[in-house]
Amino acid sequence: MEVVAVIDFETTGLSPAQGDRATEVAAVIVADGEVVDRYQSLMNAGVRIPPFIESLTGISNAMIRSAPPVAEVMRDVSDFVGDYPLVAHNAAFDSKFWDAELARVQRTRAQDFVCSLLLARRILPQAPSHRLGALVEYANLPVAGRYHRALADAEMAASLLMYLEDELLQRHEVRDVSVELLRRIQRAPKSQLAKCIAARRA
DNA sequence: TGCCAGGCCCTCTTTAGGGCCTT
Repeated sequence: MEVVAVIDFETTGLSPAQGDRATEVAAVIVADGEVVDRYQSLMNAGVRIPPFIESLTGISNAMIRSAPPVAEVMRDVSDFVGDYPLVAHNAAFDSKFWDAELARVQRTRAQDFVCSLLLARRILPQAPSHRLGALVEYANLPVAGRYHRALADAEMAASLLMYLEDELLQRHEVRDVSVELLRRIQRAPKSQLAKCIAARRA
C-alpha cells in the first residue's frame, strides 16, 4: 500500500457547524506496514471544553489554556501530512473538523479520506461492534494508550488499517492492496463487495 | 425557552425510521 497518514481529532463536541472546535490532533505516517513518523499536539481554540468531554478524553480546560494556538497547530499538522492520503476511523467526523479548522487558516484539503470504520464493516462484518476499541480487542491489536486521546487513537486506527490490509492479502488473497482498492471497497454496496475484491485476486 | 450533527446502512424500505459511529 502507498504511504498514508492516519489522523484523529479530539474536539469539544460532534459538529463544527454547531460551534464545536478541535482540542487535540494526531497524525501517524504508515509506510511498508509500520508507523514511521508521528505528530501530536493539543491546541487552544479559545473555547471551553464541556465537563462530559473533559471526563471522556481526559483533556481539561487547564491543559488547553497552555496549549499552542489552533492556527499554529493546524498549519503544522497540515504540513506534516502533506498530500498523503488521509485515513480516519469514521472519517465523516474527522474530515468535518479537518476541513473546518483548515478553513480558518485559509487552507483547503487536497486529498480524499479513507474510512477505517466503513472498511471494517465490509471486511470484518462478523465483528461484534465496529467501534475502534471493540475492533482493537476483536483483532488482538495492541492498546496504544488511553482511548479518546488523539495519538493513541491514531496509532490504533493505523494498526487496524494494517490488519485490514493483511485480511485482504491473506484471507481474500488480494494480490496488492492500494488506496484506490480501499476506496472502492468502502464505497461498494454489499452486493458488489465480493466482485470488487475478487477482481484484485492474485 | 428549548433545542441542537450527519453519513452510512439495515429493514417490517424507497411517500421512513432508527441504530451505529465519531466527540
